[in-house]
Amino acid sequence: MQYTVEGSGGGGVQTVEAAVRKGPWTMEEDLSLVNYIAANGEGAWNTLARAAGLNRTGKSCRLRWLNYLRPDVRRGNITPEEHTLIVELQARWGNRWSKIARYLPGRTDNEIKNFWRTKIQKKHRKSTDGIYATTTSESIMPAATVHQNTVAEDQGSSSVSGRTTTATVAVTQEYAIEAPTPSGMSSGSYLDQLQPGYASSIHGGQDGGAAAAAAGDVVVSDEFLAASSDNFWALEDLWPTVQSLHGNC
DNA sequence: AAGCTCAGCAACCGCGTTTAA
DNA sequence: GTTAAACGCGGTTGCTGAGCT
Repeated sequence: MQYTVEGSGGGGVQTVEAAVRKGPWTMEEDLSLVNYIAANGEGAWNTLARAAGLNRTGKSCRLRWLNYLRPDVRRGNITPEEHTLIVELQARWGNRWSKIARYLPGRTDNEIKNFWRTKIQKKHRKSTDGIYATTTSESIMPAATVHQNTVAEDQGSSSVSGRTTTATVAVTQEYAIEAPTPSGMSSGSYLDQLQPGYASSIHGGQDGGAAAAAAGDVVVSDEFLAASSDNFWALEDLWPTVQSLHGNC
């Protein structure tokens, strides 16, 4: 029996001997992935997927790892400080979620993107009902209100593909006014102090995690595991197993 | 209590970029 | 220099649970 599956990257279709799984991940799959990465490290996702015995695409494995399984992923509500930061960085860079995520260690681009769409953008949409009929951030505001510094900030970044939605800038500038700001600090000065890995200053001193996130390392602390207890199956269900197997972390 | 609506989020898809052969 | 594969990113979809009628 043969199935057609999506080829990664450049597209195309190939025939393989078994169907590639899609949809929600099972705990067994998670464990296999975490276990494999703990032993061999991440990267080469297609190879990894096969080697780990996962019937998933490399793409899917990478996404699962980055957005959910990585031990330094923070879960739980977005704090007011993070809210402020997201609003300001979105105003500065547009929908460059991965870039924004680098300034919020532990938060993923997907999480920030979802937060933006469900909380901030929707709020704005409500306030502009009857003015703009469209629903996407790209088309809400007239392009004439775009701030020049958005372009300037993007120069020198690795991939300015033209997808950046400059039209969203004006929306978020408006929201920056509403967003909560850490006490005793104007939003401008607050932003100016930030750099990737800064989060230890606003996340209760999880220096190790923030530094590790900035460095790309994986650190699992008891505190982190405790904070992760709101997962479908908690990460602490997975990591102790992995740690006992590999004696690391 | 049942049905409906909506919000939140995990995961998929398509496309651009990078890398290796 | 070319091409294909792999990677990374942003947009979108669809499922699930909570709240409402």
